[in-house]
Amino acid sequence: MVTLAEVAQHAGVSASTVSYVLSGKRSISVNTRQRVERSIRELGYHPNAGARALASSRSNVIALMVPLRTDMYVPVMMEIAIAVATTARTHGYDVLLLTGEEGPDAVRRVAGSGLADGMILMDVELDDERLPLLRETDRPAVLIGLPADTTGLTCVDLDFKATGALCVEHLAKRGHHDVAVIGEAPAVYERHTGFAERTLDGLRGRARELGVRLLHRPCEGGYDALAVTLARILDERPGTTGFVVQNESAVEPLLALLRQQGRAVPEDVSVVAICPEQVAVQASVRLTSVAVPAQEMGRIAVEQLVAKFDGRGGDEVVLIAPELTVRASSGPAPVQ
Amino acid sequence: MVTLAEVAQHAGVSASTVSYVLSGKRSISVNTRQRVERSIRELGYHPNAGARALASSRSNVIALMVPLRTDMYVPVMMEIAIAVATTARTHGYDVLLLTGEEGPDAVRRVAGSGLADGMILMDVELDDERLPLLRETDRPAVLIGLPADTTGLTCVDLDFKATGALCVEHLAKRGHHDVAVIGEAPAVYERHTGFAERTLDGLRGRARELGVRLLHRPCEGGYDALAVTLARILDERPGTTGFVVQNESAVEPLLALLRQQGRAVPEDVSVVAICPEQVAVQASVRLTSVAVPAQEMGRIAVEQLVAKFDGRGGDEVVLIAPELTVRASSGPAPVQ
DNA sequence: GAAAGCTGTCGAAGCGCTTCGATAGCCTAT
DNA sequence: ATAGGCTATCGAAGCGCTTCGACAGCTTTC
Repeated sequence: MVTLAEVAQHAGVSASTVSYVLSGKRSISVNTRQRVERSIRELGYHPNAGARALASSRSNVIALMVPLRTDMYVPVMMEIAIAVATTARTHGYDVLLLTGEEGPDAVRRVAGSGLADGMILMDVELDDERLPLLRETDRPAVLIGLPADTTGLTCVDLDFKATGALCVEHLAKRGHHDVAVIGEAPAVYERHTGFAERTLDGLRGRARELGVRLLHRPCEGGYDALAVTLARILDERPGTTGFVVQNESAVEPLLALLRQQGRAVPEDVSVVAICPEQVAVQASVRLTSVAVPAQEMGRIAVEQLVAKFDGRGGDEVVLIAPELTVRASSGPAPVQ
Repeated sequence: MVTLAEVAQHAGVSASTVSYVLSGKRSISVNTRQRVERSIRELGYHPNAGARALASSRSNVIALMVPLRTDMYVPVMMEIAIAVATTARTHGYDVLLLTGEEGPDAVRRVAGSGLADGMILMDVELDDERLPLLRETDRPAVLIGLPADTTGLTCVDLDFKATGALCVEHLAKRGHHDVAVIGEAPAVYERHTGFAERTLDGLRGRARELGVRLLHRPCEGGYDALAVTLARILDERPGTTGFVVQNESAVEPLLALLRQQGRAVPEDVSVVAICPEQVAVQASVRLTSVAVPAQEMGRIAVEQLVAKFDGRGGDEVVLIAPELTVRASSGPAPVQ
């Protein structure tokens, strides 16, 4: 391992000078800088992360807590994680991957050990058990998701309430008066994951305003579960002509079942999905959808966090405005 | 931040004693140990990661390089990543998430800076550009995937060759003589990703042995791409009765299109998939499949790496034996 | 009863870096 | 000419931990 001291010797300067060349915290003559930079290159020097962290009490690491559950939303999570990692690198940070498994203790461990300078929490629940710990820590943090109480917290999320409203609006405008919502798995609602409930709020609120009858049914992914759910919906509301789907793994089953029952999309029924772009365009019918902007969320989360490190910007809730893209799965309601 | 010294003072012992209590590297009397442990608990002490890394030159971190491409295999990647992270924790390691974006330089950076004690590389290509760097580093590493030349490397992967053979075998046994393989996207073959080519090897080899006619077609995911691919296959080999699918995002489209064309699964055609369990059981027809054991791969990779840290075990190629589970998508070939 | 061997503890050195004065040399303003 | 202010550099302290050698107080051995 090449050390700072060796670089200094090679360049004929003191160690502190090399350090200042690296950090840019004091001015260095062009000449010296170039000599040092050359030595660094020639020796293949890389600063030791541990020593640096010890001396500066900054690790240049961001901890990312991903949910352990692989039951939901996996591609979105992955996309966020990757966006976080790449954005972090552009700001000079690395990313430590923590799984929920360790539970809230992970927050303590990371904060206490100085492993990371701050953290990003994904899949935040409305009343998340990690939040009290987070508040008592001085480490900056950013949540992806929206808890019930956001005081003193910085959060980034899609505006799911507006998303719900937008979906209903789209269908209402096309004359649909009976809309069914195929939601996330029951477990998601039971653990009070914010986004699911907020979407529902938005759906219901706008439905009321626009006089749309709304039927919400949680649904596990997969064909069998969806078949049951769909049968119940159509049994209860045979006149349903619009569907809003918020569970990626229900999208294809829904399309398949509708087809099988002779209900044409979009002629007989319209479907609006809340899902990643890719799912929407790869589905058997190109879906009218509100995209979940996974990459953007990851990027913004990192930027907010870095801003905190630099003393810029305080607590803030960033809600990304939803955008509905009309594709082939929605159209005017059929005439009765 | 509570420090070792503070714990030592609180417990009335020297700092080194506390350190030895923590590491267990020297014997400590029961009495002293308990006093120290109590102080640690009362003060809420967490060892500073940077200081520890500096003094011991071990960071207790494993670097995980995931591919940047989100074009393929995403859920599998995520599952592996999570398995790596949780397994690592049980061995006292944290996981640093690196995206391919940084390129091979990431290997240098991590090795040079002592950020991680070793690394796990995912999505290894047959002739991966990271390998030379890896070999010149002294850091232990484990690959998930199999490069062309494995000398001096430790690798973990599903035995894709055996997987291919197994799939053909299964179909041949049921009387299928014309089998089409719907492969990964062309880009996957172009970049010589090992698993795709090895699968093909296995498929072809056994097909030859068993007198099965095999037609291989790469395919992008999604309906449109699959529709084209399928049309071509059936055009070229109208008698095709067996399909092997190695592209998750082609599974549903295939089933939908077959259905649409009045070809019943498994009465008229049989489908065998190489995909995660979840995809197989959630598909519209429960798929006969060979599972990609993502979790197991992640777990084994970590265990191999930890073994290297501890000086146990050398270079080794661990190929996980494939298991084919018969479900509802395959049956005897129709009588002509 | 002295030599030898344990066990449990301490002190000090040092890991590689950052950062805070200090200072030498130079330029500008009076 | 001189005080004051810059700029570029150095030396040293110290971040919190691990680890090596030393050693005090025992027990065991012949």
